[in-house]
Amino acid sequence: MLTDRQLLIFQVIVDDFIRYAQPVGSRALSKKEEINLSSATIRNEMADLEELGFLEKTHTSSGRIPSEKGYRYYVDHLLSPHKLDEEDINRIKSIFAERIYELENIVRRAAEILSEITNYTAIVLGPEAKENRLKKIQIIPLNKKTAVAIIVTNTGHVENRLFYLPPGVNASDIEKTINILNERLVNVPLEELNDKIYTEVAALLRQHINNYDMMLHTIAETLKIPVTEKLFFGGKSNILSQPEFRDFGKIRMLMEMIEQEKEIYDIIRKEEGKGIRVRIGRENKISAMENCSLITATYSSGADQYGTIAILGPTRMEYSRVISLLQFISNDLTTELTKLYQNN
Amino acid sequence: MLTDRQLLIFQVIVDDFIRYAQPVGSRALSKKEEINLSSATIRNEMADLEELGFLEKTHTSSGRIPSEKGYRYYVDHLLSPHKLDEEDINRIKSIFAERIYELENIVRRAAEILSEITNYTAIVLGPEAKENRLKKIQIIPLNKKTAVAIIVTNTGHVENRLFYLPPGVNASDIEKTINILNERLVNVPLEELNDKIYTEVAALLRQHINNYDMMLHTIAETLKIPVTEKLFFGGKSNILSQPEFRDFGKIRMLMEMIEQEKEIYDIIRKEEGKGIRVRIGRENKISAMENCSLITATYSSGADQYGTIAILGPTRMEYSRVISLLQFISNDLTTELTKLYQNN
DNA sequence: TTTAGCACTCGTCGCCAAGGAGTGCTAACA
DNA sequence: TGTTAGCACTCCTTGGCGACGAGTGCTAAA
Repeated sequence: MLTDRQLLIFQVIVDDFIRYAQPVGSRALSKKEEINLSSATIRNEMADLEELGFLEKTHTSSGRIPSEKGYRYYVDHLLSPHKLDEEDINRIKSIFAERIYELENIVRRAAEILSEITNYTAIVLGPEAKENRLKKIQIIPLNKKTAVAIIVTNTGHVENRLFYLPPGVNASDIEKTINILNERLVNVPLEELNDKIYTEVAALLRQHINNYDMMLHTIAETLKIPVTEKLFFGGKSNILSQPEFRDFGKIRMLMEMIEQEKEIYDIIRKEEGKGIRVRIGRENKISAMENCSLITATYSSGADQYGTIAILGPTRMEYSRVISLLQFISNDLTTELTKLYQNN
Repeated sequence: MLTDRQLLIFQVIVDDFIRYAQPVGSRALSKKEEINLSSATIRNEMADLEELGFLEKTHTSSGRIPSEKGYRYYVDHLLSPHKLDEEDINRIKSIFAERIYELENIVRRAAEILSEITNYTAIVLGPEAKENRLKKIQIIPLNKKTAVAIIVTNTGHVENRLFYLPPGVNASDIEKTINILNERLVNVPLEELNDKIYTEVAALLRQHINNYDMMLHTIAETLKIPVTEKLFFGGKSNILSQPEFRDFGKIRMLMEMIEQEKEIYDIIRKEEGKGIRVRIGRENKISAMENCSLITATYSSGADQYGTIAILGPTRMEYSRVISLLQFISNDLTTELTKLYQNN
């Protein structure tokens, strides 16, 4: 559909604009080594490319900038694989070199480092928790009135809740309760815990402890663990350094959206399929993200658990570099997390 | 030192500027009900107030704005107690009405609500953790290689760490280790844990388990809990709505400082003494905070544990209202947390 | 001591002209 | 027939200029 020459010109325009954030004019293009055409010829080609919807003008006599459709085409057809920097690779490797073993901390560190080397905002969603199974439950009384319930999953994730003990419950009651819970609930997926408490545990509890219904209810409430996974951010203020966001309205909307977390969570969570995905500008369906692109990649921590790592930047983003980085880091995450959590 | 009339004029200027963020001129002042003077008289007084360092001009022929010294005087001498809004009180009360019992969540909610009702940025520092004592320690093996260590403090705070099991350690070793640790370490302050492991636990461990030195070392490493308390923020992007920060340089510096957390942590942690404290502009000694004031209040969760709750806003802040709000919320926090953690 | 009056300063706004970057079109060229 | 030189035109940016308004400082009179 596009001639080779159009392709060349288009690619050079996009690359140049991504780099300098300035509309690209025909004269400047004609001076580039790769292009041996007069500015007039280039102007003709640019007019065609604009008619096809790949380029735009900011005003009648300005140079051209890529349209959203243009970026889409660029990402789908023109991306040359990016050779990663030695230094970037080392920084990513360093995430796993520090002796951090908690998933949460690894993931947090990944977001930090990724935002530092890209100068965009990094977002990481922890692996889906719902397939996690109960490994162990503990109840530790703090004083006569309160106790902490601790839940450990097969992946080493720990949740804890403080709750008020029902009146009349004594130490032996608690011990019995813990035993019953562990006996009946170990290996049950977290999201089924609540149901199982009423179906499997209730009867047993009734036989063995005083004030069983209060205890039952309290425990059931306590174990209602929200399954929303956590988002980790790195470089939230990096957007401020992008020239296209020298506009208080835009910045404010973006910052508020990021702080809210909800919309971003929805976008990233609803992601289907594995691998890299690029969403450009309005493809995100969020008005605050009109001038933003979001690139997501999935990683796995073994055993069917997938998380997402993403970069949020301006539509004028270094797609090639960011995609390579995400590919690299998600591979590494997958390898390291699988190593950490494998069941042997 | 100041005449009553100067005081009156000064107060009206500060109040007006806090409200409208515009330099206040003599003509506007002469029209206020409280002031029955001609603009010329007011001009003379204002010139005096400027000479005394309480007021400033933005340019030769502008109205006056309060100087940092002016705000300081205003805060120290002219603050009238602010009657809190019914609605604000209800919103604060609502923090404790939701059935949340974890300190962390209460504190996070407090920061959120406070930022919403003030439209400034709220910062809460959790109560100092170092005086916490060990209540219970648990080690839960996940698979042959990894295990989770869980530490519960007397306040119900839970810390957990994932670690690699030393080779050759079996289930019975772990059980023995847990027993020894709990026997020897319960009620030891967290910060002494590491020492005590080597002094009290080492010998016992040696007698009872294989590969004791690796285990010892691993456990000691694992229990090195960082004592830096967490900061919680609410309304980080509220600064963007303040007219004095319509400046990308300033916003960027502030946002980065907030994201870093380090500087804010230092300021707030180093706080001596209880009660409300107001730091105006450069009193904060941080260049990014030149145009900001920070108001801090302490709260207690009983038993000598103090936390801090703070508001970060422009120097042109509603001091009176914010101080009243902080007073109120810190009282409430203290009451509720003490109730939750009292040892009976 | 207070106030009216006046000259002066400074920021803002709108206007205009000059300069520059870039375009579209036409006509000539290879 | 594709390419290019040339030219008129558009639009943004910048700087200068004048009018206007808000506000000040100072002086002199009440």
